[in-house]
Amino acid sequence: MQFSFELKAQDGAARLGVIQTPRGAIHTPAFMPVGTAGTVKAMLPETVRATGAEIVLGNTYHLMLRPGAERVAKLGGLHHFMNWDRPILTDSGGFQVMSLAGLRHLTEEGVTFKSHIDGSIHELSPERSMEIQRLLGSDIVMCFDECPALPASDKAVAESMHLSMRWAKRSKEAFGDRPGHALFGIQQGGVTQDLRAESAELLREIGFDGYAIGGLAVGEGQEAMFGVLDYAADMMPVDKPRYLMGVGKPDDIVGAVKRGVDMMDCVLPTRSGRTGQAFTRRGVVNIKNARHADDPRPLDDKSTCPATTNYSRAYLHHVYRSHEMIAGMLLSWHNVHYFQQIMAEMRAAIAAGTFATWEAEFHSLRAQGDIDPL
RNA sequence: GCCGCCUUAGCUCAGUAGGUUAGAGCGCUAGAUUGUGGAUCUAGAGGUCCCCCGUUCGAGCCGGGGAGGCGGUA
Repeated sequence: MQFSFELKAQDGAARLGVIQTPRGAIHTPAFMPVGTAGTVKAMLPETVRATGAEIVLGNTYHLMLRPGAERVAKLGGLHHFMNWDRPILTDSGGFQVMSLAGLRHLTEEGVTFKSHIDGSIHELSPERSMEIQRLLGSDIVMCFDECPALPASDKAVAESMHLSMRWAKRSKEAFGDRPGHALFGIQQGGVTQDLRAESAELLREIGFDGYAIGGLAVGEGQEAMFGVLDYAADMMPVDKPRYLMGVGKPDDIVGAVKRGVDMMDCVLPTRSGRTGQAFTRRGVVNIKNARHADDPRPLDDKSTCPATTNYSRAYLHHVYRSHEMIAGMLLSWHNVHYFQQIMAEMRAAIAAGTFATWEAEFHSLRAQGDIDPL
């Protein structure tokens, strides 16, 4: 089976679609839990699946350092290794060029990293990134790009974008022809419309199976990000999936879908879960707060997630404060479930042509805030 | 009974030569977290320096007395 994308319906700019891969379908708009190091942290693969997730992320940078791409390949590939037989999208390592700045040496050829684990020197280039993602067995491969930290000067953003576009071309050549596997290009250009347009045009010339919007949610703020999405999504081919990388909070996700984004990923549901923050339809709940200590109510009485319905706020508060591992497990589960629930609701709303109504209710519920303390 | 050591934030403890508003770690109260370092960062609250008397311009610190704790001993 080939990789394909079919647009099923549209409501305003919001799109309903389905991606077909040999490892299963991905219904869009889709939220992809992040499993950087071969695990969606603190969650079992079957639990991730049960929340409704159809695809997870892996990370080139982290897996190349430990346990090593060649080792994963020898052990049967990432799907088998981590017991997730559905699609996997792997990030190229490009983001770590930014997020681990200080550990890098950047040239036209690629990036030299110093491992944060043991200080050993590693090199990443478009060619090596493609090789690693092939060794991992990734279904959706991301181009090796550079993601500049914002704010940055127009000149710096432009130079970085042009480097990423040259790397995109090399990524495409190195990726080759791999039936059933997809390669996504990554648009850069910061918050500058002309640069975004130029980047999109260069990517279209190369030709990809999907188009990502990179370099957002890196400190520019939601207003600026939505401002970019207002034009950036339309710069991409209509008949290919659009992937907004690294986003976001629930309201970021809803705003992105509204503007025509098909796929997103974010560490927030799991990271926040591990650090005591729960996302609910009435906003954020910080389970660390003392007010939950005697509260026998669930995080959200409308949820169908076992992690939410079977445990009280008081229990979650207790296990978090006691540093018990189950705290991160339950809160991550709750959060991933909530994110997937939003996605399912949005897909249904787009299909029904009621996205605007759904969105109004989404914001209205959040505006109420969390339930009052007992 | 006698001898020694100890008593400073909720806990464990620093506190230099007697000198401005007595500090740290943890804990506590909150906040941040967006292509994940199970990471990290930020802010805040919290004090009868065991008590009393004295010396001194000035005492957590020096002197005397007392209380409490720990250990040793008859």
